[in-house]
Amino acid sequence: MISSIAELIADRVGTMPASERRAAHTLIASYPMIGLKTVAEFSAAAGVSSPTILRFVARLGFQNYPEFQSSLQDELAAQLQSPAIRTLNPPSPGGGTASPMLEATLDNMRETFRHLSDKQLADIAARLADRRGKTFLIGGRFTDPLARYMAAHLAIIQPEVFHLAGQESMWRDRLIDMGKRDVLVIFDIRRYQDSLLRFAEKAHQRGVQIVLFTDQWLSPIARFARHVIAGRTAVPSAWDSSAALFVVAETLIGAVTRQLEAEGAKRIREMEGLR
Amino acid sequence: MISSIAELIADRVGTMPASERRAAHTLIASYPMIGLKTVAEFSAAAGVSSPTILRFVARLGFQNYPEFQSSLQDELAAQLQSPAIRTLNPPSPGGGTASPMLEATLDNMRETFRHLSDKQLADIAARLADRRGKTFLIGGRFTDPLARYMAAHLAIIQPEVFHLAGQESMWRDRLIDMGKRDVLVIFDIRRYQDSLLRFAEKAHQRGVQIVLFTDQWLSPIARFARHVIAGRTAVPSAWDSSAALFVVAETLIGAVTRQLEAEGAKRIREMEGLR
DNA sequence: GGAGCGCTGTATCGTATGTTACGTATTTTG
DNA sequence: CAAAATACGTAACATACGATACAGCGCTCC
Repeated sequence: MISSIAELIADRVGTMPASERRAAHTLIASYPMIGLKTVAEFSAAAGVSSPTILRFVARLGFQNYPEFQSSLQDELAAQLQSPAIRTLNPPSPGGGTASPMLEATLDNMRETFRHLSDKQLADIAARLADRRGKTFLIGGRFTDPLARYMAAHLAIIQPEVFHLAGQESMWRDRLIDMGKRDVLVIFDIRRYQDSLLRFAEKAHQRGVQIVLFTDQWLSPIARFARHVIAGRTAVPSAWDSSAALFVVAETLIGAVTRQLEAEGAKRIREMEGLR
Repeated sequence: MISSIAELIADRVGTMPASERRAAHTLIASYPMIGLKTVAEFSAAAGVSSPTILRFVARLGFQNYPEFQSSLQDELAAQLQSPAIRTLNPPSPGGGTASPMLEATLDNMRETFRHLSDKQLADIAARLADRRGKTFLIGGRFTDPLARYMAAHLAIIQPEVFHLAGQESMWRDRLIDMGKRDVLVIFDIRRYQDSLLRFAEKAHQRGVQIVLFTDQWLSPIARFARHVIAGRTAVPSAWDSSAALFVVAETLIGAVTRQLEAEGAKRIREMEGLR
């Protein structure tokens, strides 16, 4: 079974004429980067002419050069999706329960944070900590608990934090209270919910700043969002995993708390007193 | 110090107009693959026009699109060369907000699962999948969202799943419906809530099987529980982290789903039909 | 409420890129 | 050793791609 272009080449390099073999070796040597560049660069690197490169990819079974490049890209993408963390983190030599589910979840988190800069998190935290506006949170069918979780914490360290619950008509009416100083945190992963999209659009029209937690395929709400957090959700299960988004949420909660240290601590003490 | 294009984007995304920000988000979401494709494909994926993409890369400081692509390729190449240096997000020497938090969370998960045997998980999953009894879920102040999350999933693959919400008196009255065939899933971490303890005790007296999600110091409910899942919760933050428990919950959801495969799938199909 | 500015998409343009035709060189085979 | 077939590069070609000019629109700021 041949699954990668590299294998394909190894399989057929024997039947190739000299120049094409040079092309093959050049490609393998810095696989697959050279293949992503132009025919001219590829040919120069291999020390052959451009037509030779084209004949080379034709022999591999591709109709044209762009098709060949697309294949390489797809391969790369697949490789990047499921990072070779397993090779890095050996499968816990010891008692390694290492359920595939856990491994996938840990990978998802690493991947999610890899695409997430400190700067971005800091920006969002600053926005959430901004006391001039209100904060609203809402989520979809499975993600609403995440919104609740975040709301439960934020509401303690600052006033004017509202989780939008209940029927659609309920929170739709809350739009009236939202303005451009306010922030709306939305959780929306596949299958994206129309009701949330409609709500986001209306909020966006009112100038509300939207912070979107979504999956790597991006909810359509992304187009209205000021900040987008794309978490990895794929796990070996019938369901998608929201764990990565959960951790991002916790991270943000922590960051906001730190920013509001002074006021927040005072608030918390007051609250304790009220018990 | 900015060393990757992803960071560069994160740094400047705040100063970008809406459409360019969409481009940025689209690129980050499937970083960096889209950037290696043509301007037309990129623009289509982002839902903006080609000039916007070009303005976007120009704003990042590139003279033209090919130069931008070359940079992405170089980055990719470096990354592929030494997979160990996959730390695209350097440990942010200064105000490292994300990393310590993430590291601690990942550690927590590993530790949590290390103390959790497959057998134990399987037992709990079997109990939850047992169709002869009802399933009730409840949580504390911060953990109730976890109960909701779990309930949202379980309720889809089997009937008789109830999340206990609202005021204490509300769910206390539900005790009347609970018997020895039923399961009560409780989430309770520090600071443990008296109301939950009282509720757990009464349920226990009625012969209800209790599955407890708690922290490593064990909620007092543990003495009434049939199964105890002790998750690590410590993170460098003002709050405890429920992420490890969340992942255990997801794992259990997956396990139960697998056990109910046949019936569950049928139920899900029926539900889809009802939409 | 009006003027100005900035953002965004449409349409057009020039060119770099992949492609092909053809002639020369090299190898293979009878 | 001759003749044919294959391999390879040069050069011309067409197209798809990135780049640019411009106009419409919405927004902000007087």
